[in-house]
Amino acid sequence: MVVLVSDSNDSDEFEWDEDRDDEARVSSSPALRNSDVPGPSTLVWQDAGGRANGAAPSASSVGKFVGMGFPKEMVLKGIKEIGDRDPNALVELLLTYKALGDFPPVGNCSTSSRCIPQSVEDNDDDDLTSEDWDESDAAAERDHIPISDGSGYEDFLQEMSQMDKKIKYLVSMGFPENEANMAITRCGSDAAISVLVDLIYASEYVPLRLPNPMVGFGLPGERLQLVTRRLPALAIGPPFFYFENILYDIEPEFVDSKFFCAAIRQRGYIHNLPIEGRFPILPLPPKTILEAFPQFKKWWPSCDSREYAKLAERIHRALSKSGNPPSQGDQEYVMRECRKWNLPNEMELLLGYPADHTGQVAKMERYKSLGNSFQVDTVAYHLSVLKEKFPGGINVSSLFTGIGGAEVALHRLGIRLRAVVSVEISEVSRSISKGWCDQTQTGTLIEIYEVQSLTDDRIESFIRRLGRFDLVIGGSPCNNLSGSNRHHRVGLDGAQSALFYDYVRILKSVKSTMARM
DNA sequence: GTAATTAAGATTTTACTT
DNA sequence: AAGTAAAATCTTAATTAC
Ligand SMILES: Nc1ncnc2c1ncn2[C@@H]1O[C@H](CSCC[C@H](N)C(=O)O)[C@@H](O)[C@H]1O
Repeated sequence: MVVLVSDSNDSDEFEWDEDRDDEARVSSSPALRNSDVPGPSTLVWQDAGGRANGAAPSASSVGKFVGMGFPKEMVLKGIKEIGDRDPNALVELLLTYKALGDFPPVGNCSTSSRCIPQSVEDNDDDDLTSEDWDESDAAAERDHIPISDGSGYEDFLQEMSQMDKKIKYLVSMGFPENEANMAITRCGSDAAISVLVDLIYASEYVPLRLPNPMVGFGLPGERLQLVTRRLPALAIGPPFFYFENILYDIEPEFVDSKFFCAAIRQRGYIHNLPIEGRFPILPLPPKTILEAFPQFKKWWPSCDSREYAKLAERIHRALSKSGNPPSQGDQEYVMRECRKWNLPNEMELLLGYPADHTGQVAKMERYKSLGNSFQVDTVAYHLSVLKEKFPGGINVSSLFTGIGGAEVALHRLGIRLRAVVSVEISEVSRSISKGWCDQTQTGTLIEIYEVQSLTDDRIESFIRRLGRFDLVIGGSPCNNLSGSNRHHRVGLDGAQSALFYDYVRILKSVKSTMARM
C-alpha cells in the first residue's frame, strides 16, 4: 500500500512515492494527526468496505448488511436462513423481514457515505489489493460499512482519554457527535468501537448526511484541512487519474460548484491527485447570477430578444400588462418561463467555457452537451496541482471527452497539452472539442469514437508512441443514474452508465502497461 | 427537411414548518 | 427533531415552427 505524500521539496521532477514505510509511518501515529498542524495532509481515508482486516468473511457480510441499515439480529437471522452467498437474495429476504415487521424499523442507511479513517488498522490489507478494488468495482465502493471488529485500534487508544478518543473516532467515522456521545453513555467508555457502532445503528434511524458544505478537500483561499488519503492499490499512479460523476454514495471528493461559480452542480470526484498547492483559475468567477449577469437586473427577463424573441415577447406582453412591480401571478409566470429555458450563452459562461464554445451547433445540442459537462473552474482547481509537476506539459487520456471540459480546464490553467487521446462517441461533441483544439492547441489530438474500442493493444501502441500518459481523466455517462431520466434510470448497469467499467478497465490498462514498459 | 417546442413522472434533496 | 412542501435532476417522443 502506498500513500501519496506531498513533495515539500520544490524539485520539478515529480516522483511517485511507493515506499511502504510511508503507510506504516502514517498509520503509526494517527492520533497526532488530528492536531491543527499545517503541512502535508494526513488523515487516511479508506473505503470502509475494504477494511475487513482479518475478520471472518461472515462478520464482514454482517457488517455489510448492517451498514445498509438492517439490524444485526435481522442480518444474522437472514444469513442463517439462506447464507450470505447471494447478496441480492439476502437483501430481498431482509426487506421481507422488514416489511413483515419482525424487527424494529431502522430506516434506510443504504446510501450512508461514512468512511472509516484508516488510522490504525494493521495492514497488509488483503482486501485492498488491486484485484479486490477493480473486480468488485462499484459494489465494493458503495459498501461503506462503518462496522469494525474492534481488534486493531483498541490498543492504540489506550493513552488517550478513552471516552474522548472514542467519541472522536466515531465522529471521524461520520457519526454525529451526539450519537457518539449517546453510545458511549449507554455502553460505557470501555466498550469496543464495534459495540458502539452497532448500538448507534440499532438504536435509531440514521439519515444520510451529505457532506455539508460540499467543498471536497477545500476551496480556494481556505487553509487546507489536515487529511491524508489512503489510496487503494489501483489508484496508485502513475498515471494520475480524475473521475467525475454524480456520485452520492461513494466517498470521493464531493463538491458543489456553487462554491466556484454561480451554477449549482453537485458532483463526486475521485482522483489520485495531491491536494496540496491547489490554485484556482483567475479571475474568480462571480458566485451569484446577478453578479455574473448584472444586465439581468435591468431588463430581466427579456434578456435576449434576438434568440429568444418568442419567449421575450410572451414575457414582455405579460409584463407590460401588469403594473410595477408586476403582480404576484405575473412574476411567477416570468420566473417559470425563465427557469424552463436556460440560456446557452450564459450557461457556457457559468460553466467556465470560452464564449461561444458550443456556438456552432444547434441550441438543443448546446443544452444537452453543456448539461453534462464539467464545471471548468471546479475541475481546474483540482487539476491545478499538475502544473508545477509537469512544466513541459502532459499527455492526456481523455475519456468521454464531451465538449472538452478537461482540456479547457487544463488550458486555462496554463498546462500545456502535449498530446490528447480523446474518446467521445457524439459527433456533435467531437466537433465542439475538435474546433476548440484547432483554435487553441498546438499539441497532438487523437480522436477515438468508442470507448470500448480503446483496447489494451491500442493503449499500448499509444504509450509506445507518446511515451506515457500523465493523466487519465473523464466522467462516464450518468444518464442511467440521474433522477431526471424518466426513461432509463436503471442504475450503473444501464447501457451508458455501465461504461464506467471501461473507465476502470482503461485506467488499469494504462497503469499496467506503463509499469511494464 | 431540420430545429425548436412541448409535455410526459419518479426519485431524492433541500427548504420550510411545526 | 420530525414532518411536509418545494425544488432539482447528464431524457424521449410527438408535434409544431421555420
Ligand atoms: N461508448 C461511448 N464511447 C465514448 N464516449 C461515450 C460513449 N457513450 C457515451 N459517451 C459520451 O460520454 C460523455 C459523458 S458526459 C462527459 C462530458 C465531459 N466530461 C465534458 O466535460 O463535456 C458524453 O459526451 C457521451 O457522448
